Amino acid sequence: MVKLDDTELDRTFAALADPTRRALLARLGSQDGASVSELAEPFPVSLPAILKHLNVLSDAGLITRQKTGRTVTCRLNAGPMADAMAWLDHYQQFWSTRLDRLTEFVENDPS
Amino acid sequence: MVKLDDTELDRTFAALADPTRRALLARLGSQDGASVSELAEPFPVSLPAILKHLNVLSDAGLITRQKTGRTVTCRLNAGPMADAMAWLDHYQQFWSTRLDRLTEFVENDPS
DNA sequence: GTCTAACTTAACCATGTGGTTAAGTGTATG
DNA sequence: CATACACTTAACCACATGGTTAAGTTAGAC
Repeated sequence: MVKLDDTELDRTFAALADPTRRALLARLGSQDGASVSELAEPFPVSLPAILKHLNVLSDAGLITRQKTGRTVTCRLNAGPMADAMAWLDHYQQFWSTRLDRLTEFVENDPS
Repeated sequence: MVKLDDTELDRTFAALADPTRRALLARLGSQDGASVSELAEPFPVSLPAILKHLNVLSDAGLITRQKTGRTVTCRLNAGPMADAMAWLDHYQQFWSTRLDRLTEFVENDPS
């Protein structure tokens, strides 16, 4: 939410541009912490392929990896998404006034 | 805002992953309609390079192009951004400090 | 008709991406 | 200690991306 370095936005959007990576993030959103092999299991691709995706997500700062013993636990780090969302937010005026009440709620929230 | 076709999200996020393209969108956000050469002028790259970027933006549905005479007017079409934002919205709980009241709002929402 | 401006397409190049298989590095476990 | 497990790295491949220069359309201007 802090440094709006452009290359960071680049990496964030690029990381989100792949369905496998979005699925990985979704998994980490619904389950707090998962091992690499656990994450890879549902996908029909090799483990190294998933590793590469995880590296992209790490480089974008969207996940963190913590090694304990021989297993590595991945966790969601949604911070960069907030920056992406903030960027998109500037264009909300262009997709017609009514947005879902959820966003409205957040933005009108006085705290 | 309707069809959450994954390949569409792919293209949207991919299109947003380039600073030149985000700058083009920013320009079209502050100025309603601009010709191709007008858009290309501020950038230190060749016109065909900008053309390619505009094609990516068109393919992602983020701009429309309308030919009048020999000039082509580009206009912002923010619709796909709304989809991207909706996707990101699911993760707001992971960075929002207002997590509790937000989830509360969603869960108690009678609709 | 000719010229020129506005845009597009073509051909090429370097680099990045998403996948593979095979080999390497640690860390439990028997 | 040997072996297997969890993850990583290496080497390779096909294809996409972002850039270039050069050539091709098409529509006004002279």
